[in-house]
Amino acid sequence: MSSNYEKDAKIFKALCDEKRLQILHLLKSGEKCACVLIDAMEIGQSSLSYHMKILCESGIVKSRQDGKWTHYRLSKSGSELAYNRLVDITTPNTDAKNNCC
Amino acid sequence: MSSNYEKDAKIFKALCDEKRLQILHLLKSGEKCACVLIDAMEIGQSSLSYHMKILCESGIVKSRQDGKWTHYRLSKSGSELAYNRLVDITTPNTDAKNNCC
DNA sequence: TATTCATATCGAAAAAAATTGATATGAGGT
DNA sequence: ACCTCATATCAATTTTTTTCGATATGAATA
Repeated sequence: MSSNYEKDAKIFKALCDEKRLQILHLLKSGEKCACVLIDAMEIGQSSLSYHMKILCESGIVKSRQDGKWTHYRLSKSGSELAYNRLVDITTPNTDAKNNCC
Repeated sequence: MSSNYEKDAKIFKALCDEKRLQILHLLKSGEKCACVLIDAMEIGQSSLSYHMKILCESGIVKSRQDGKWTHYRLSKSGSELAYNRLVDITTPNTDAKNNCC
């Protein structure tokens, strides 16, 4: 169930950078294409593309191709997975509370 | 309500590193002192201290001083704040879905 | 109060992430 | 087929994070 640290790290990496949080905030109001995000963010095109890749790999954002445009949106299932992982990671075990020293 | 990106980034920074996820996993079974974590982790003492600082600053972990030992444990309130922030960050607005292009 | 032990902090080095400018890819329009 | 536009990818650089060894701090014990 737990202990795939690499995959979990990937999920939360999406959320530990201010620029990516800002992008997520923009996506709250609905799907946006890359060009709109670039304008809103004051960020280079390749830099945005880099951040979008990290966001998509986390599962929290999904992309959709429409001709030459790429549209990005929040993913409900990805967000729910993130939430479930967060709860799992931070919930103490019910059983033995082994202490030390 | 939202848009304190710096604070949010700090919360999720705790969760985007494999070593810190491993530490959190160890804390699931109950409070542990630094010495125990160092042994369990195969990590240098100063390196553990560095990670514990990040974990504590996120609010997800709390520390307790007991003589010369420092004990660390999962914080329920810190974890709940993280859940709330995650939900807020990843929930679309109910209102206008402004699109583009 | 001198010594020892646990942990924090510091400065330097190493490693990883982010930014930049250039180029590549691939879809549409001419 | 060619050109343009939107985005992805690449290589180099800059910035940030992490690690390491050394030293500092502060509590307990002799």
